[in-house]
Amino acid sequence: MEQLLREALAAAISSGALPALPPGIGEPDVDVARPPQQAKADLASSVALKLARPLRMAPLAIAAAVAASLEASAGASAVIGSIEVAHPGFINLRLTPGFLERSLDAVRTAGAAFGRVEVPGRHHVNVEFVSANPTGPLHIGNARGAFVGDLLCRVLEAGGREVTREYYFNDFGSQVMNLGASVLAIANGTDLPEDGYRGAYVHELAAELPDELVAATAASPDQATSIVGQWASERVRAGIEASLERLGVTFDVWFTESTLHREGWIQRAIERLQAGGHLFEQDGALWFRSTAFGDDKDRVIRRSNGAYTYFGADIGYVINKFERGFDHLIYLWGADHHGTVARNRNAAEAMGYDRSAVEMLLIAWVRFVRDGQDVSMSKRAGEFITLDDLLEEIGVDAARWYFAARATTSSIDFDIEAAKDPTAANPVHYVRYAHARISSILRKAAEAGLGPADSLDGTLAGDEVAQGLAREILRLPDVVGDAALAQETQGVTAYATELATVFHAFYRDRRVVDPEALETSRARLALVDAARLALASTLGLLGISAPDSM
RNA sequence: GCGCCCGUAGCUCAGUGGAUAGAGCGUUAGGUUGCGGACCUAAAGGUCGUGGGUUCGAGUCCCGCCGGGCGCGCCA
Repeated sequence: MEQLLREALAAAISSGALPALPPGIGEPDVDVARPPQQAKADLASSVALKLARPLRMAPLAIAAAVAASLEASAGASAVIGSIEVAHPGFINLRLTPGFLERSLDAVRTAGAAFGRVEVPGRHHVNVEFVSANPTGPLHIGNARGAFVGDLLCRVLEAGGREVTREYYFNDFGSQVMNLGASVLAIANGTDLPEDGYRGAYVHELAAELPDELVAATAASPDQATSIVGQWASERVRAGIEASLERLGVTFDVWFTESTLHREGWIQRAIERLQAGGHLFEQDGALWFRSTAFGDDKDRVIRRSNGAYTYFGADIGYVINKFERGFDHLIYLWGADHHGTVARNRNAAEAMGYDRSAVEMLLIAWVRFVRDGQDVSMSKRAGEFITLDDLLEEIGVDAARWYFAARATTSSIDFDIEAAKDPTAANPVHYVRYAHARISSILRKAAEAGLGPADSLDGTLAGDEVAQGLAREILRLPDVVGDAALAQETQGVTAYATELATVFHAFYRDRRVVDPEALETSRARLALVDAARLALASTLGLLGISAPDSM
């Protein structure tokens, strides 16, 4: 469609209806957007408004010239039904019923592939998220990052990207030692360390310590904390993986910090930075000159005691990821980590990478509330409520929807009572219900020996209601493309609600299965089947179930 | 003090510089002898925190201020 407009614009210029573009303007931004409802059009463009200044012409005159040229275009006639110029210079287009019919036939041929598109951008994407250290079960503070990360991956994949889901964790640091010491203390009945872990899961771990492990710690007492820590953290990690799977979130790679040390990635990063003259030593520590790239402070990579900082490991990880063939690194971090964004991107740039290929998305805070009261902490256990508890109460579909519908940069109140509402007053179930309703209709028709028509050819003309549903179905690829580019899913949930609404209205106004009109019934079954495909594709994009009955 | 994020309907939130700022919930008033009423229609509800600026056009971009959150380690 943009192509058609661009050609019409070029034709208008070459025919002399419009003056040539002044040099230095470059390709005009030929946008095709969705017009507001009152415009009663399928597509709208504001090219004329944007060209008003460079062409030094009234927007309405430009729009008229482009519209005339579009009207005369042979390629447009089968697609564009009517063209209208609206104040102050919009070009509104309406698609022909024939184009809608052909497009819907293509949708039904594509089946489950409908809604997958190819958007421009970096192709091999690594998305690192959750990355909570395995020292305790995931709690509701991890919920948003887990869902948003997975949603982002799904949207990128639907946009044609190849995505690797990666979980990074610390497997040998002080936190793991602390976990080992805590488990040991409970097992031995001694006092917990000062800042030891004291949740119920620590007691469970202590009770489950295998005999071989107890024997091993007895054989080498100075290694006891480490041995138990390793064992316990692996147990906890496996529990985290199981929790995530219950959310429908699976990872392709579980990456340990120790790998970065063992395989020399941090050393490699240091050499790279050293060669570029980006490092200096001071007070016995090794520093990265982050201020050279606009940071407000320089940053320590290796402490004076010889140990690498977290930042040191981070930059080794950057090299590792790029060496594995990714050309786009996305990190989902809690908003509290925003202070570390600049140094990481600076280091990536200093190592010779394009800083725009290293992207940190900050996930804003969630306040879980019930009747206006904060419920993040469990009163009973005195610790954060676990992710498992939350999911048990509200369900995966509702939780996914809740996070998908909100911008990640906005801190939100998660109303548990609203989210767990199982009725159609809850948008997620309203949409799921639409899918179930269509499935029911198709089922009923099949029982009566009635199947959808092979083609919708010639069935939409004159039926504004059916055309309205068709237009809504056909918006999906644009919605997916926008989502993939924006790396956000709010548009997808909004679309899902609108599609369901349009379908319900269609259902009210048009009887699908009518024994008195078999041909019409078959055509409507085909239309409704396309709607079902669009709903299933949309819900699948969100990781939400599309049931055949509820 | 400096930096980042946020402030939009009673509530929870959308809103790639474009047309009369939207959705869900809640409130109010209606609708069905039919394929799933878990549905549909309509109404009320807004100084887009605030004051300037840029622009043909600003909820959106820039600056100041107010309010809220988070950061500012040789911690992780």
